[in-house]
Amino acid sequence: MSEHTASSPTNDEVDSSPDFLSCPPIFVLPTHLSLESLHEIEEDLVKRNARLTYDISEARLILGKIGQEKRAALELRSRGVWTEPISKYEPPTKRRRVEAQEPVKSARQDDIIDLSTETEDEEDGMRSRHGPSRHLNRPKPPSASASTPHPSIASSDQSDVISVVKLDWLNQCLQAQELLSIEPYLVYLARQIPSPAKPQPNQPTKTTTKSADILQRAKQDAVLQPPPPPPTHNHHSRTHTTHQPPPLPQTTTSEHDEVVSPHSPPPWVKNNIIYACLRSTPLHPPNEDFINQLLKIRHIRELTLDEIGVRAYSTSIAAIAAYPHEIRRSSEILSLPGCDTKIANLFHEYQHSANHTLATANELDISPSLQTLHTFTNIWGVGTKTARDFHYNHNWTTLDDIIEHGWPTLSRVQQIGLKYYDEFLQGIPRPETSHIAAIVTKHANRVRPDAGTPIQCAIVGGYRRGKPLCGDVDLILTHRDEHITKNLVVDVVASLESEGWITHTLVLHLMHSQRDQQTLPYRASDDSTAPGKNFDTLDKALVVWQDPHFDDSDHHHHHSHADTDSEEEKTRQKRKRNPNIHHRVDIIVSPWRTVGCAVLGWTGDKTFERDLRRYVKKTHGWKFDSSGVRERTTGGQVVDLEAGGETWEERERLVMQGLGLGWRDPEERCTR
DNA sequence: CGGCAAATACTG
DNA sequence: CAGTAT
DNA sequence: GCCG
Repeated sequence: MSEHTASSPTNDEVDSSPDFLSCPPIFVLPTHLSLESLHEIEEDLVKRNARLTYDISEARLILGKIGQEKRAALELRSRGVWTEPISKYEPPTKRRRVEAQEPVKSARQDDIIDLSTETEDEEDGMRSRHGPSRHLNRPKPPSASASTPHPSIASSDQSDVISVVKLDWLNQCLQAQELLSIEPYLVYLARQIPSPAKPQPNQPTKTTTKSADILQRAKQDAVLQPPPPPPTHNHHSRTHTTHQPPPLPQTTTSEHDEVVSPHSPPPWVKNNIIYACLRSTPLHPPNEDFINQLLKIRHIRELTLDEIGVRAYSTSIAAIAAYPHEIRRSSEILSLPGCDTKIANLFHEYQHSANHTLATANELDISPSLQTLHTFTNIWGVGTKTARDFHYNHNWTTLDDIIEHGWPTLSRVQQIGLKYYDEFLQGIPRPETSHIAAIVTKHANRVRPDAGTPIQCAIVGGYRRGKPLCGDVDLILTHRDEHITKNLVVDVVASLESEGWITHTLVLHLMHSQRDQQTLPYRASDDSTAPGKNFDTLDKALVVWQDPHFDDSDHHHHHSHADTDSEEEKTRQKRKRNPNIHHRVDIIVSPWRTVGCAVLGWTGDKTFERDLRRYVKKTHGWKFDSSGVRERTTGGQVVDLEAGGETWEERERLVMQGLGLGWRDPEERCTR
């Protein structure tokens, strides 16, 4: 925007011409502004001591590139601020009185049995390196210094009167190097009113409704609350002391609420970044304990077929997992994208409960039905529907029930899943994962002896995200020459099978030329040499893995007639059962052309992938998946973002950058 | 109040 | 076709 | 359950 560095450049005090300190809290509407110019404006304001806020409900002066009153009201309402227009000459009303909310916290101290069959994840593995460090210096929260309202503006620095002013006012002020009256630029003069839809503070009976209401109001203070009131007492009684519908729950038990200074929100909070793929999400975030509670609730939603609930909780969880501070107040939750009063209330409950648990989450541990469903869905090949069928239609409650009464009706993979039930649930340590990868790679190259350069293997999935234990092993095999990757899965699996590494193949995906959105005249001329644009085979094999070697040292066994020792050896191995754990391994083969997409698509986490797709759709109108990026329109033209990348890592980076995400380390994609 | 990622392969 | 898995 |  317009810069006028008129005054002589004396260090910092360069162009801090007009001083906005006397202005009420200012919010800049992002509408019709590029992120850059928005930031620029904010910088300008901060430089000049403006009390810039990122919480619109806290603002009394709102700048925006809009000109109509109606539009202004809409902008406010869409941000949760309800208003009614007031005449410019109507004297400002005093702020509403707010019912004193005494905290009837829901003290439920029912300690629950912790049957945490939950999650087989996490444990040590320190490496968290989140960090909002990136992004330049953001404007600090409004200075707490006392303010001397400028005559022409002061009137709106209080209570619930809000002025929406054209952005041009700022430009003119800068140009004139003095504060101008907002009058000529006033678009909308309004009074904040309570949100009609929200539960009105009527019956303080229910603790839930109460806390919901508390939080509702707290939301307004969520992002920035001017730090501890300045020592300098402001004689301007109604100036900025209570810039809000009064204090939130300063309630009894919430000593922490007011005492501790607020965290400065990370940039993604300030900028309301709703896509998990644009944030750094470490494996062990500061609020992991709370997240674990939410994960349980989400799991309950899964078991009860509430897909939307699962979505919602996933979104909230991802946001909290990206939050770099230990949350101290439930109001902080409200500032996070994807989180609202529901989650904030849950945090409140979590925080004030004796054992830091949630009643809802505990249901997973105490409800027999949920326990059963949980057990059943852990069978590979059994999903939520089937689990419920087993439980509610067949009245089975244990795995033995299934085996005893339903074995013949199970699909092959379900039988396998049952057979190795416990082993599949055993987490796979990283060294073992890399060992498996090495073996697979060895076999891959063994079956392609003439590949000039070696076939490469990328370990993706949870391993790549840094998990110390993984539920399965995800491997992507690739080679620059598509002749080499053709039919590779089959050959690799066969080779591994013959050596005893693979005991079962659960499913083979031979993604034939799944191409044909348009007339595909020529039958994907098998030739395969057709490097054209034929989206070919992104093949994969889902297999059961077991190390065939084991110590059979049954040393004091009768050494019968020592004929052929080798023979004997084999016999012995045969006779004793292989005690090695069976693991799930996914072997994926990706053509070099799209290996960046494959790696990006298979590294996860789930919410990361989901939001990645949403983001790509929204911003580019493209369709992303692990086999490529395509135009959504125009019959799905291929968008090659990774051309030129010389390694799969580099190609992944190119894809991410081409999609408009920056780079994000795999360890920062742990959205849960 | 509608939408929420997405497409495909395999099984019974 | 419904269900599961990636 | 949250967002636009």
